[in-house]
Amino acid sequence: MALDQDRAAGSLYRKVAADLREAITSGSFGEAGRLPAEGALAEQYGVSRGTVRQALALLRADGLVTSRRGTRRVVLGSARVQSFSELLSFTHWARSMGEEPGGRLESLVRRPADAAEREQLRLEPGTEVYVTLRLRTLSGTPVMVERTVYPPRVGELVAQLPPDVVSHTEPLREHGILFTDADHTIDVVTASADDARLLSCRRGSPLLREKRRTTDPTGTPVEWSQDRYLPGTVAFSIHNSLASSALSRHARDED
Amino acid sequence: MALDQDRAAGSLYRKVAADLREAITSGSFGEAGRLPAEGALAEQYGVSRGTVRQALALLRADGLVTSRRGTRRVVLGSARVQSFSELLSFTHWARSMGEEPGGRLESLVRRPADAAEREQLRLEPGTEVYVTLRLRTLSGTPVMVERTVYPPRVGELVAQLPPDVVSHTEPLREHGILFTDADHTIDVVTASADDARLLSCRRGSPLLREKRRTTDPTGTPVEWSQDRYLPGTVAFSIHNSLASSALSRHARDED
DNA sequence: CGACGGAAGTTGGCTGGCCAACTTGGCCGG
DNA sequence: CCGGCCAAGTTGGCCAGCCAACTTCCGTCG
Repeated sequence: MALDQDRAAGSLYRKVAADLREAITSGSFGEAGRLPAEGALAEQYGVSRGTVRQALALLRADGLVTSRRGTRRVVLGSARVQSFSELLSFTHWARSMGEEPGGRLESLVRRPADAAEREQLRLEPGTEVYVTLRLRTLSGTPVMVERTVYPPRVGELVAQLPPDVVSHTEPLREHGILFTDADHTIDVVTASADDARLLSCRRGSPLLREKRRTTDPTGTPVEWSQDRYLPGTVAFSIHNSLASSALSRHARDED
Repeated sequence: MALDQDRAAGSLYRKVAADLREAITSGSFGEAGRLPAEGALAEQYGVSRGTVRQALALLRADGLVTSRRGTRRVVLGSARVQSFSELLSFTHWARSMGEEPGGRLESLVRRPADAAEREQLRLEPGTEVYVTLRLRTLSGTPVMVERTVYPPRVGELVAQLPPDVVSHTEPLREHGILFTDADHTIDVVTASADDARLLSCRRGSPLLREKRRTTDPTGTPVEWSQDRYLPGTVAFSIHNSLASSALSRHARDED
């Protein structure tokens, strides 16, 4: 079996991984079945065993397969959204669920960074930051309030975007601002007066909060954000194993 | 520089990773400094470049360093708890924070699995499961209610444990029950009457919920659990990058 | 019939080497 | 003085091979 066209960008092992991912998801190896041996896959794809192992490491990190020395790999689950871009971008996430994302800029101010902001964005004292407050909607209904602090270099670009632009990350990428690494913290807070007004809930009612600090490949912080979701609209899901872990966000439907 | 003693179990690349992790955390390369080249590290540790790359992949997944083709790696953050075991075991997590974990078994019943439980634990209709309800404490104060469903093979062992045993996962491991992969879902729920009584909060007050399904290396589910935390006691933190992601749990202190 | 032992199969780990893609910084020319 | 080009340095990716550790299964022996 050959690797057709360009099922995944660039590297060979990504193509192999994509192909295997699809095979697993479509049930080619059975529900809890076993994968072919690494050597067999290597021959099948016409690549070295090392390349196959790189591909399998990706699937392992996504929780699709287990692996244990001595036995063939076992299919664990199937079909997981690609985690990173979906977690980072509200817009991307919403679209992948078939919902129509919306956003309304409530305020955008420019002011000196306070101590906490300087710490998070690694800025010199006196540096000015851009602070946005946005209400995010899913097919018209408000679900989230987003407070984001940008360093000057990024904020200047954000300030020039039209106020009704849906996605922020996409236009930023075109200006050379790359989002590659993020730290997230998830907890519960109570709604402030502003939150309550925007989300149409009672003041003090619980909200699911995600704090996020994003950096580019050089380690420079590009964003510090605090998102507050109405309960029942989202849940965060993570797979982890002794080897690695992967995160995604999804809508709440089941219980 | 040689790799002293047994800083990490088994494999060479883990030892190198552990050593580098410590060096980064102790600030040997500066706050946002750059790491030595892979080749230099390989020579330093007396291993091949491939092994160094395996080690660096671990640090990358933990969000300690970035990497980009063409330039040296950059130190991103520092000091992250080892995610998997800490997320899985309340006991392990509590101890790593210097708190004294406690637990009290409220109830343990054996009954036929319902449809949802059969689905999660992949059981045949009519199979019996063991269901536990435990109150978890941190240095004496209640923080979490844990409802766990075990398949028969595991439940039989759990039922034989003394009711005041602190850790469940440790004795299970000694009986050959291995926890290697887990899927987590995090959201917000309101406290039931039971929750409220055990956690000394009002009924209907918000709780941070973590649902968890754990499997062993063969893909067999060994546990399905639902933990409900009092707000302000924990937060979940995740690092993710274009390459991979890592998860941990930590106490809430800052804001 | 059951327990034990060994062989075959499989993954984990490590080496050494090679080339491509990319970044950075310095040199040189306009 | 600025801009572009070029070379060195660095990471990404791939290959071929080797051995160790572990699991599974089958055949043999008691």
